[in-house]
Amino acid sequence: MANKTSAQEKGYWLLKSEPSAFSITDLEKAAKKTTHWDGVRNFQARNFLRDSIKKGDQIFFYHSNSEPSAIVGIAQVVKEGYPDHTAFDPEDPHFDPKSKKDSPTWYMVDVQHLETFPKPLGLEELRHLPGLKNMVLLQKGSRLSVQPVTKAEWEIVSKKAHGK
DNA sequence: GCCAACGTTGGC
DNA sequence: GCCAACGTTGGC
Repeated sequence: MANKTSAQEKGYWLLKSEPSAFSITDLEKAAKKTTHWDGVRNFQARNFLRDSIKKGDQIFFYHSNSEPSAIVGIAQVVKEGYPDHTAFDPEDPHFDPKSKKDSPTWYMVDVQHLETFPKPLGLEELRHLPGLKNMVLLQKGSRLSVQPVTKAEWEIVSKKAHGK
C-alpha cells in the first residue's frame, strides 16, 4: 500500500491486544521494552505487517475486550515485517501447518514501548471526539487487529491523551 | 463459484 | 456470557 511517499514520512497504526493476553504493561516490562507482534492470522492485517509498516512508524496500543476497551499508549516500530515463527511451531496456539518456512503465510513486526497514557482513552470517549468519524477502530463491525491511522486522527487522539 | 455452516472477534 | 459481525472452510 502506497500510503507513504517518502522515507521521511512517518506512518501511523493501531494494534489491538487483549490485555489478559498481552498488555501495554507487559510491553513496558519486556526486555528493551520490545516485543515481536506475533499471532496475527488475518490476511488484511498480515498485508499491513508485511508490506506497509515501516521502521520508525508509530503505533497506538489498544486494549480490546477490556474495561473499558481503550487506546492506552504509544509504541514505535523497531523492526519491519518478517516471518512469524509461531506459525511453524506445532506446540504454539497460533500454529498454522499451511505456513511454510520457505514461503511464510504470516508476518510480524517488532514494537517498542514509548509511552503509557496517564489515562486510557476509552471507546466511548473516542466516539465523542470530533474528527474521528472515519477512524477504522470506530466503524461498526470493525475487527481488524492491525489498522492504519491517519495523521489527523493520530494528532487528535494524542492531543486528547495529553489533556489538550 | 455459491453459500451454509462453523469459528472467531470484541463490544456490551 | 451473549450475540452480531465478520472471515474461512468445504460440499455441491
